[in-house]
Amino acid sequence: MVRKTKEDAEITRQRIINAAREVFLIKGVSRTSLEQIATYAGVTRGAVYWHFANKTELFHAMRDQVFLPLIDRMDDTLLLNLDKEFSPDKDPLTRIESFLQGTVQVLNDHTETRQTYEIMMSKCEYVDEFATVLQQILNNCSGMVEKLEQVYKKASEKNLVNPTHSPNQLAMDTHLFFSGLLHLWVKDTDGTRYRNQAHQLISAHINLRRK
Amino acid sequence: MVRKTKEDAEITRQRIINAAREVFLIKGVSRTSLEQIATYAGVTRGAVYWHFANKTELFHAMRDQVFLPLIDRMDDTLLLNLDKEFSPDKDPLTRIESFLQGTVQVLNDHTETRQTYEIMMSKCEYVDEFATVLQQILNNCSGMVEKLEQVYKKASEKNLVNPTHSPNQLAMDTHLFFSGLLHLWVKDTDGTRYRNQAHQLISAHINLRRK
DNA sequence: TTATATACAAACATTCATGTATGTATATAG
DNA sequence: CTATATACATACATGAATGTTTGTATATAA
Repeated sequence: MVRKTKEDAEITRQRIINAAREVFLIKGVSRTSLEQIATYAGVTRGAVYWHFANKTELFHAMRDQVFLPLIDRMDDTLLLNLDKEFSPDKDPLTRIESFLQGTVQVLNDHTETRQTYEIMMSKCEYVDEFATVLQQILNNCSGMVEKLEQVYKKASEKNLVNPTHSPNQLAMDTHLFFSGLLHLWVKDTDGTRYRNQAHQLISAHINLRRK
Repeated sequence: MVRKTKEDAEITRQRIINAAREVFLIKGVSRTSLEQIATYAGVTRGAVYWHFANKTELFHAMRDQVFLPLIDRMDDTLLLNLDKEFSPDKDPLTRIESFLQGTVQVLNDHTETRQTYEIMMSKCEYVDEFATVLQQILNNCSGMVEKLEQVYKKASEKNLVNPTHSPNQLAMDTHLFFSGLLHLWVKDTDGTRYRNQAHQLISAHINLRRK
């Protein structure tokens, strides 16, 4: 019983990706064999090698599936209609806070995103072919800082923040804060240290810069 | 030519640890074989297995060698003589800043510490036996937050910070900021994004809470 | 001085993951 | 309706890492 229809094949492909995510999370990327992934997905290694050249490509497919939408969301939430005076947001600082809270909310609600984050932050090694992923992450960070800086600039123009701190400083500080929060959030699997109070931590961080 | 003196053996042990650090950094922990480590150290796997039960124990030995001193340093820099009115520090906020700057300075100056940090943050997978390391890290974080909180409390008593923010909030925010900074600092191997401006980032972070 | 434990090197056995090659049933194009 | 490309499963060949065992020269204790 082979040679499924094109839609069947796509389903198989997706099941392999899902299986990879689950096994990566438990065993780590390196210790996970394609055999284990295939078994978990209910197929053989033949199917895996048909859809993906190797583990690295499978890893990238899994990653892109959650990170590309996430980058889009960043643009939308942070910058969309920022310049319109009648934008629905109360103020730029609230916009930043909403973005941060929303991101954490996505991690809370969306299992696949949460698992992928966890894998990328503590269950894979950034060496050889994976080293490029690190550069992509750093690039994304730069993009985020730029966007934050724009919003903080808007907040500064509206006289909402202390003018002694430059928008770039504020953006970097928020970026580093959030980067640390996400790292610890995913590691805090029992939720007692960061996950259960992420909301307040973000609020406090934003309030710290309100005038 | 075997059966060295006890001091010779200790030298061999240390060379194996150093070799492990170097190879871990390049190949990642999982992809590093004990054969590679042995070769790099100029010995055979026999020597490695004599000094360490397996790769995990070797990893822990390497880790402890830099992290145990680091924890001591944290106690000294943050809390030592905190209560003495005639302490040499200008003020508690400066003490925190010095601690953060000093930690970055250690990473800058001390190759072994920097390499170990880099390995632990992006070249190893926290699964199975390594999962316990994650818990230790989280515990260390809790310890750091407690200490920061004590110093911020002191700063609050001295009326140096805005009283609307609790010492705990400030401590958590600083902890998350610094956690993010360290993560990105080690990943920024070319130094263009974080390493070359870590000093200013820390200053700005502290200034953000000065009254 | 001798016996023993030490500090390794060298050899062995086993497991396991990878990549590729081959087989095959069937959807689909012509 | 037939030929071919598709979507896998199965089989094979290879390499590499691990843990253990054995060998051995020598520091050291008695």
